[in-house]
Amino acid sequence: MKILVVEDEPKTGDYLRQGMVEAGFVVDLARDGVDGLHLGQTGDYDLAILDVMLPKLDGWQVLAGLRRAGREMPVLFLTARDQVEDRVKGLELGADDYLVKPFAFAELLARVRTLLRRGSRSQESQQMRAADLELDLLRRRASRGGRHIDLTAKEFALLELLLRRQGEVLPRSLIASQVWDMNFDSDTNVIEVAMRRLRAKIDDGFEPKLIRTVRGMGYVLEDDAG
Amino acid sequence: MKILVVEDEPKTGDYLRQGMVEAGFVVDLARDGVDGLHLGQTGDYDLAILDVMLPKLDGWQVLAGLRRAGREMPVLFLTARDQVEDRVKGLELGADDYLVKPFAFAELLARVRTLLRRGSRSQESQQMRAADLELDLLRRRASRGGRHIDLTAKEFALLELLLRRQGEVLPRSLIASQVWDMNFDSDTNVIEVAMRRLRAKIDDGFEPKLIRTVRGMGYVLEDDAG
DNA sequence: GAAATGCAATGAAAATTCTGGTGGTTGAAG
DNA sequence: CTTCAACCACCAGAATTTTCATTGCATTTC
Repeated sequence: MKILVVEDEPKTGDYLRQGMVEAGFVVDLARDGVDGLHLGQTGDYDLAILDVMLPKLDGWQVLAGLRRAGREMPVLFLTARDQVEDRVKGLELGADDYLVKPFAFAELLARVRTLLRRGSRSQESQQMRAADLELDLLRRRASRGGRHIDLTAKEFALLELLLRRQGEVLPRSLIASQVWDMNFDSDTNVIEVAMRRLRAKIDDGFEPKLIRTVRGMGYVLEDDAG
Repeated sequence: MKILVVEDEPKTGDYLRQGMVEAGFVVDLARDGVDGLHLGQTGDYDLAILDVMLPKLDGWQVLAGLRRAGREMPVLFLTARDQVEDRVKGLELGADDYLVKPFAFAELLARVRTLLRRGSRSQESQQMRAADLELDLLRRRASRGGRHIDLTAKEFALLELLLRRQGEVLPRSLIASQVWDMNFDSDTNVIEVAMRRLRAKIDDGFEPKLIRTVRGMGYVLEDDAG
């Protein structure tokens, strides 16, 4: 798998290249928008990682140029924190995902793999829902009944897991290993507490209640049929 | 690499086996001390992971039995939180490492790899020091001038990194990637803050100051010569 | 049906980590 | 020599996550 990285900040660029190479990808690194666009038009890449702030041409312009040249590979944007609102713009322009700096490399790798797995460009699959609850994996936003809901990282991870396995009863051990990377002989009740917090945000004040406790088994997020 | 796991709690045992198998190890799983000891004496294992609390024979007894039978593979113990003080006992009996439940699987894997890499039984290499500062990687304890110092997980990770590369100036980008798994165009000062907290614990009130800031470069932990 | 038992929910506190701002220091440029 | 910008230290407060203790509920057992 061949990946194009366009990033001007030297440390970040090297870090990305090295990490991706270690993960088994072939990587080309460009230091500005012009070089990046040129490489992208010339070479045959399976995916591109673009910084938004770039010398000469910014990330959007590179993306636009690529699409004009008929390049349909998935594109992942790296945005700084204060460019948060630019996300929407990027997604509208045809980016497939974004990541806010600073980010964990493991997170980037996971996103890259997801994009490669599902082939190029199909944003729809990044939306999940149950009843009137919606989760947007790209924007990392949740809402219920149209009202926006703020979730912390753990809450989001937990809700995402519940949604992915909608209708299935998830044992605590599974939840622990997925959301906390923890092995358990219990001894702690983080899961109960986290579940409480999540319920407070997505179930309190709403009907129907989506998260159901199955005594002795675990938790389910009811699917639309339930 | 062949590993023996002795764990009675079914979920934990399965979790361990599956995880280790996915990581490329050959795994035998025993559900109680007697079976575990028998397997350990019979088979040819590169490492053993033993729960302390086991039916029939506890972890210590299994360990003792293995050593009596001349088996010198490294042994890693899993202990519950309230058995914390048993650690010392285990280490004295010839365990090579321990892990407190609940734990992150990644943590276990890292320890296992370390034990396998350095071959069997050499506890000494698990102690690090600089001047009168000591860090015990096994017991996860630090002390300076003989006085015990409590460190949080992040603080410990940070100090361990500094000690491992004693005398080297570590750039922030390296620290960020090692301790936080984060890529940085800065934008946050977590490192400075964390360094401050660590200094408060290991340098404030002591001489000489061990952590030195190298402007524009990063941080060093002075080695004994420095 | 009452008591005992075990699991889950809850609220509150504690611990840890992160954020944002302010001010000091240093080295370079004018 | 002065000014400026970058870099870093430090603090206070906020946010997040974890722990602890208690209460409630349901199921089993007598």
